[in-house]
Amino acid sequence: MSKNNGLEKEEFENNSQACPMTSVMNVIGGKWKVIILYHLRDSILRFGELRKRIPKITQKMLTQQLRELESDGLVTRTVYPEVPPRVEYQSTPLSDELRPIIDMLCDWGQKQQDYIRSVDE
Amino acid sequence: MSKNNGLEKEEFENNSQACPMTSVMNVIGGKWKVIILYHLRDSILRFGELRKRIPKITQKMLTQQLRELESDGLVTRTVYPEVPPRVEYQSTPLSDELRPIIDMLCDWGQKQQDYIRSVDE
DNA sequence: TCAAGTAAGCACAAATTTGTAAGCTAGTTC
DNA sequence: GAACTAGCTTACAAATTTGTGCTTACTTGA
Repeated sequence: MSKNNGLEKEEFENNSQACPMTSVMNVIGGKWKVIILYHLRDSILRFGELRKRIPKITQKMLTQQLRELESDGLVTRTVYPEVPPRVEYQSTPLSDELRPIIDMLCDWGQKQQDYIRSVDE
Repeated sequence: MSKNNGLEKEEFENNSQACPMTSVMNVIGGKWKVIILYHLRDSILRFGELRKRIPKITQKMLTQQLRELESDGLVTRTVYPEVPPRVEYQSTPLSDELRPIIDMLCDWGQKQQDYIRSVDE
């Protein structure tokens, strides 16, 4: 897991291994990762296509998040040695298992938005 | 939603309402919220009890996160006018719907940890 | 010769999140 | 009347995350 590369083993165990939730959030937390996974749910996408689908993400963040997802086993990255370069990203079996969860979260998000609106009115 | 209190309506819509995932992450993202919700899954807990169950959280963060969860409709906060003070937190119908999702995330977290171990070996 | 196209890298700055340490409250007990 | 209690607050500091702007590499077409 990218986040823990520099940690002592002991510290690593206190952090992630003790609590599965913490380890989950290390992997899909942050501002962009679930959104990226959401878009990769059912398509193989190139870097530029992901950028179009997530207009507000910066190039740097997209690169960075994709690399972390890759090293956590959630996406594969395929580089085609062409010019101009072509790089494709796709989900893995591990992230496929996340799919129903992401869908449920998405549905729940709608409900939550409704709640917010009812409070704001 | 606490995060958006200061935003213009327009900006709010671009952020959360456009993408349910973003709105979900606003609500359960961060280092502690799912963990708190996890512990409130099936018990009503006092502030101090939550602290014991989440040893590494600081008082400030626990207060802060609970208040945000409250204003997002995910926990209720009941103050008993006693001395010393007693405050109880419990889940709401809205966060109860999150429960199966949290359970699934938890299971998935185990798998993910196994993957990590197999890569680190 | 020069721009366009694609995926990235870097140094640095801004923003956000989290942590530390102290203080406050108002009754209750010693 | 000092100490204790549970929950909270505030000012400030540190850490982490995210964003900005500029640069690289290579080829094609104008």
